[in-house]
Amino acid sequence: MKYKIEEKRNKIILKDIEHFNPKHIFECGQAFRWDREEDGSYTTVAYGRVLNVKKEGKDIILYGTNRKDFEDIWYDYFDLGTDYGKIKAELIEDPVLKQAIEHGYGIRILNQEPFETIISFIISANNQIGRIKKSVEIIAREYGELIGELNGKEYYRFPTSEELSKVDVKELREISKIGFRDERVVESSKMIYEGEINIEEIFSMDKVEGQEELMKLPGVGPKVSDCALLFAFKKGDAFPVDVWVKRIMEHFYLKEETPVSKIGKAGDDYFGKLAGYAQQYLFYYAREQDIGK
DNA sequence: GTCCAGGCTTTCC
DNA sequence: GGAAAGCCTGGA
Repeated sequence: MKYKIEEKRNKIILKDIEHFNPKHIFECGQAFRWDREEDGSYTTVAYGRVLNVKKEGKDIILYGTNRKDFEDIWYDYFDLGTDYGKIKAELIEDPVLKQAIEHGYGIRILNQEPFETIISFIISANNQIGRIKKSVEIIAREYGELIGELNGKEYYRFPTSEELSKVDVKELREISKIGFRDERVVESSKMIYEGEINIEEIFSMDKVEGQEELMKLPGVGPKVSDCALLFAFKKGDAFPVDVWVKRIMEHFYLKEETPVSKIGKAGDDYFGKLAGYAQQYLFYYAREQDIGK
């Protein structure tokens, strides 16, 4: 990454930074905890911090932070150690991805908190993004700790596995509108809190091992585990197949109706180690263009 | 072992 | 009425 860091009061500015567009990053479906503000900036909550992200010309302004938190948290959260120029140069040889990257050129894959990511994607099953965001927000406000205020609004962090393992299932369902996913959320939280699944160990596993481990959790199947692996556990080769990716792969590559299990393999064959990155460009492209619908 | 149908909450079109 | 970043169960 080539950029200069400038520190100001309560602010970090990334000068002349490429491959970084807040809209692409937050609206490509990988994260649910962000709000688009009136000025076009985005406010997000992660790792117990509140952050506002704004693009101004060639610069990115991170507001509500300092040098130490940037180095400890946001550098990794925004995946700034990864060379997206190089990734895009490889993927762009594929004509479909060339188009997709033109639309979502500023996408980066966030490194999000494992527990929150797992639970959020359990909630995402057979659900809609707007509704998922609302449910996650309610759960944070209801069961998570207040961490601060930014521009007059209060922000809460997502609850820990301990906190979420102890909630009343009926109450959770009533207030968060997560429907039939309620038991899955609480049961998975229990298994993680009680150490039946040690999610920290997944960082040192490969994609297949990590998937096997995650799928022991109720509510976690192939799609949800791939999302967690890609968006929290740094597995860039994980290729989550949802309805949109299924459509775009059938439309541009496979040319016929194909079961989800085989689409995962196709992603692997076409994109290999970069499958996860390819998936994000394709997902964003498919949704923005309504391809295959 | 694989594949598939049906059910599951709630919201939005 | 149908679909939505799917998973689970049961049966062939």
